[in-house]
Amino acid sequence: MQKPTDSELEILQVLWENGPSTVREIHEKLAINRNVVYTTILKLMQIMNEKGFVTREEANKAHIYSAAITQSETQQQFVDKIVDAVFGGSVMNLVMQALGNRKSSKEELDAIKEYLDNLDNEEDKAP
Amino acid sequence: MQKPTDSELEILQVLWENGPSTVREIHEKLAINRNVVYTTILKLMQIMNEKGFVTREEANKAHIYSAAITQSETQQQFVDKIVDAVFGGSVMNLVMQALGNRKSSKEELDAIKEYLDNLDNEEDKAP
DNA sequence: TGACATTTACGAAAGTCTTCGTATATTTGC
DNA sequence: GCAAATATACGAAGACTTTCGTAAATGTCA
Repeated sequence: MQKPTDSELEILQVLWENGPSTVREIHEKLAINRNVVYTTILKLMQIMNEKGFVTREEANKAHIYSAAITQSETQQQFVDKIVDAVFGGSVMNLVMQALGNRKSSKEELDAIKEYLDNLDNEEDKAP
Repeated sequence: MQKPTDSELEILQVLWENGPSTVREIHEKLAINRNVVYTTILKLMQIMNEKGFVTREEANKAHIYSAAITQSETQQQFVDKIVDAVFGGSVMNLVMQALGNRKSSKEELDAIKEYLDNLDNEEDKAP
């Protein structure tokens, strides 16, 4: 399966967060942070539709677009890619780099520890 | 700072692993896994030189290229990017996704836990 | 030294991505 | 019903990446 491009990810983020949206709604969100014209977003979303990243409901005046790929599977796709491309295939290296050079709060670190403990338990149950 | 492209990363991986190398050496490594012609690698490395990703020693018959950016800083660059692009800015989400949907050995998980404990300690020392 | 091998330099094609302008269609409000 | 506003469709330019072929320079060795 193809990976979304950077611009496509911008759009998917809005769809994942806000649910099905029109081009106008997406454009309004994105135009807050950067200069971009309405038809640019429209064109991108048409292309995303062709690629299968979004579906659209054409009944209304303005088409309503929905994400056709989940955030989780997309995240995994990108994790897999950078693990191979820059971490020599090691997930652990990725995790450590991510935790090391960025500030994580104590709460976050605790949540990760708890998560790791749960992973251990499940491993014990299903060996 | 610009990010290396996918092909550039392939080359950097070899330089990081093997140290300074000639175009021929890099090409031999990469040609094992995929069909690619010598001059393609040469061209890429010339471009990488212009971009500042590698330096080269021209004294010898064949130029000797060295990585000019470290693996660690490149890793961080890519981590930062995908955290923003697909994890809504949350490092924790990245870590959990990375650990969750991939099989990590018990040893790896323990290493991460130990790493987390060390992070805690350092936080205590420098509040 | 002269032929052969190796290396570098360079140009250009093909593909992708992003961007926008213009044209066409549709809806809305008076 | 018609003008104005709003949408969609579409083409094309410009940038970037990857790829390779060809030419020129350099080194090797018999």
